[in-house]
Formats: sequence, structure tokens, C-alpha cells
Amino acid sequence: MRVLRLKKKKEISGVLKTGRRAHAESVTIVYFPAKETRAAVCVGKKFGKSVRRNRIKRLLREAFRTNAHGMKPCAILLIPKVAEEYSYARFERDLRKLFKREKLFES
RNA sequence: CGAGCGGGCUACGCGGUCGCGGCGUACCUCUGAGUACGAUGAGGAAAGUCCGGGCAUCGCAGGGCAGGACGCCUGAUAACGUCAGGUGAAGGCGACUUUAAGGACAGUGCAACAGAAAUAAACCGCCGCGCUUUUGCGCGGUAAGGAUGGAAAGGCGAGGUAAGAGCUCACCGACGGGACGGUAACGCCCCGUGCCAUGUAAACCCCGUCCGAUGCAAGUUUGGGCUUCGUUCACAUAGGGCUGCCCGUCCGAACGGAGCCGUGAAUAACGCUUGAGCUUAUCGGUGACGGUAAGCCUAGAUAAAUGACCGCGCUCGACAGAACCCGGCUUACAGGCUUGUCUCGGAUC
RNA sequence: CGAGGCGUAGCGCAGUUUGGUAGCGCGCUUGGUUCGGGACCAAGAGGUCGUGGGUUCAAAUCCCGUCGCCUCGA
Repeated sequence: MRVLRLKKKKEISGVLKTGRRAHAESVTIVYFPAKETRAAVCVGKKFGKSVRRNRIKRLLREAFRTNAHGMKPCAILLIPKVAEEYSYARFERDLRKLFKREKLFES
């Protein structure tokens, strides 16, 4: 399935204001119920140079994409935490944990 | 064999599954977009933004001052602060490397401390004369020696002298003139001048050359109509425009606020990738580079696309991600491959 | 994309224009004063001048490169 992206600044700041937060070891999510599932990844300058930032975005995006099946539709922000090392396995594990805890799966 | 020097190339590869950007074709359609297939999709530095240009706009912008950049010569180039070939200088046994390398009789400034003296001369010395004659004092000559300093009046040897001194001579250096070679920087040879005068222009400056400003968030198109108010100006003055200023020149209109309806508004499209383009061959040139022919089309996103997992191989993979586009410079970088009538040392024939 | 500024002792700043000695305040150490502490007085320590080159006899200062931080404009 295709994951829609969350683009507009208004929408993002809206989610940040009114959304619900949940934290894990490697990532924080902020979400708000919506008509369709739309996601955005936030990686600022503090994470390093562009190659490093791109790497984080790709890992996180991929982890979200492969685990977003059967989710309740919502607008969601994915915010990684600053760390020495980033791996796909850790992002995937933490995202699954968060989705379960917040009961975002429909079934 | 060892140690070097110079140049060039490359930047993990292959296969499978899932996924992303734009493109083409086909299909469906609720006109929002979607589905399938196909080919395609980051770099040598994409980086830093240090230079140069294209392109765009500012009413095509002429002159002067100010300001900035550059600075051996010749060439290459669209242009350059870049590159190539040379000259001089410095370093290295050498291959070779480095070089902001115009001007200090146009002027101004600075040279701390030390030292007698820093652009001007005599502290200790040395020598002569006079006095005294144990020491020494005075006058004069001198710049060889000592001491200070980054720098002390060309260097070194010989002659010469009371002691000395380019005072004289040879060699080297400097300056001036001439011949020859070279497009030139300059080289080399000959002759002359005993050489009245330091360093610093990455101090101000002088000379020569060049520079209009702003930058793709440039800019173009679409999206709007009505009412009302205000400011400046149309003889001159004044006002306005692309830079700090002045002169010249151009303009007849330009700008701003409020309300109503309408409204996607850091929005959509264009700019946006065919270009001083790339590859191969060949010709000219020492070379940078240029000419000709054939072939090729090779990212174009806009919160921003290259990833994840599995398998195999090896040397176990560095620095690092296009954002208008080119030419350079600078900086970062695991390694691997390759090359030379190249250099030095050792051994052997 | 473009423009500008800063980096000096543990902290906050002078010194850079015009090159020769790095200084001020707070803090620190030692001594004095006090019954003791504070305040005060006296003495002292402490700086690769962000970093790598260059110019110069000599560089915190002049020039070039580079690193980090901050601010501003579109």
C-alpha cells in the first residue's frame, strides 16, 4: 500500500499541538486521528550532515512502511532520537512496540 | 632488489524479494488520481562558496572621483585570481618540487631592545704629533680588528701604507653601455665605472590591467473587480531610476493606505535541463587547447527520490548526497590498478 | 542563495586600527587582620592568543587557507 506523506506546515504544527505522543528507546511518535494515513519524518540539523540525515530518514521511512498494514488512519510524525548508531532492526522493533501500546492496529 | 620522483584510471561487484522519484506506452476513471509494463535515476569532490562566465532583471548603464581585484614573459580560453610552456629565485646528491616574482633616486611612515653609531660615525683599538714620561692626557689620521644587532657601507686574496682605506690589481658581485641569441621575460660575451649608501610596499602609496548592480527566493505567466483617501510631480527648481558620490542622460506618470465581494496563496505552471555537452576516430600544436567526421541524449526533485532484507565473492568498502547551469580553485578521503628512453643506492652479469 | 561578526587566563572582556612589553575585573593560592568568618590589606600563580601555512629581523596584530559558533536579508 502506498503511504501518503504529510506535507503542509499547518498540518504538521497542528499535529504537534493537538496530537498524542508516545516514546520508545530510539524514536518518538506524535499522532492524531485522520481520514487517511499520512506520515512525516523529522530529522533536523543536529543529526549530522546530509548523508547521515538521509540515512536516518530512509531507515525510518522503510520501517514505517513495512509495519503500517492494518493501522487506524491517522496523521503521524516520526521523530528519531540522537544516537551514535542507527539500525533498521531497532527502528522496526520500537515502532511495533509503540503501535501495540497505543492500540493503533484495527483488528 | 631497495628507496624515491612524476603522470593517469577507479571509488565494492553479482543475483533475488519488497519499496521510492520523474519519464514513455497502454488501460480504467468518481477528473482527485490510480493500475500494469518498460527503460532510467547523485559525485570526484555533488562539499566550502574562494574566483570567472552564461542566463535573468534593473528604462542598454557615457564620463570622472571613490572602492575593489590582479601584477616575471609568451600563449590557451567565453572568461578568470585558472591552465600550459618558458625565465629568474629558493630547496634537494638527483629525478624533481616550490614560488603574491612590477616600483624603495614620486613622496610619507616604521626599524623595539642592544650598540659608539641605524642613514648617521668613532666606544675599545691601531698609527702620528705635542705634553708628561710610572700611569696617562690633548689634537689629528683611520675604518683592517673587537663588541651589539636581522642588517654596520661590496666579498676574498695580493700589493701598498705611519696605521689604514677600491688607494691599486686579479677573480666574483653590483651598476652603466654595446654586440649576439630569443616573439618576450631573460641568457651569454665584451667594454667601462672603484661602487656616496640599508631593509620593509602580505605599511600607506606609485605605475599598469580589469571591474555597472543584483542574483533562479533572479525573473515570466495565470489568479481582480468596485468604492474611497492620501503623497510627489508635469516653466524652472524639485521628484523618480541599478551602485557610495558628482556630472551627463532618460521618464510623464508613479507610489501607498482603508473597506466590500472573491480567494489554492512561502500556491500552480514556466525558468529546469541539448549544453562553451559527452564518447570514439583523425588532423594541427612541445602543451593548455583547437579543427573535422561519426555516434549518443545521460537526474530534474520541491519537506525534497537510491533504501530494507536475504544469498555468494573478495582486499570487508573512505570522504561524502544534485537543488539554475558551466569553467576553475580550495578542502575531505579506505584502498586498489597502471605507467615512465625518470632518479639515487646496492648486488650480479 | 547571499551578507556580516566573533574565537585571548577557570568566567566575562581590553589589546589588533599604527607589528616589538599580552592587560583589567571576578574567581584561585599564600600571608596578614579577627576569638572565628566575611569584608579589607599585601604578595603570587595561571594564557598553544581556535588551527595550518606565509610575509617580516620580529606576528595576538599583516596576508592566505581551514575549523567551530553567532547574527541578519531574501
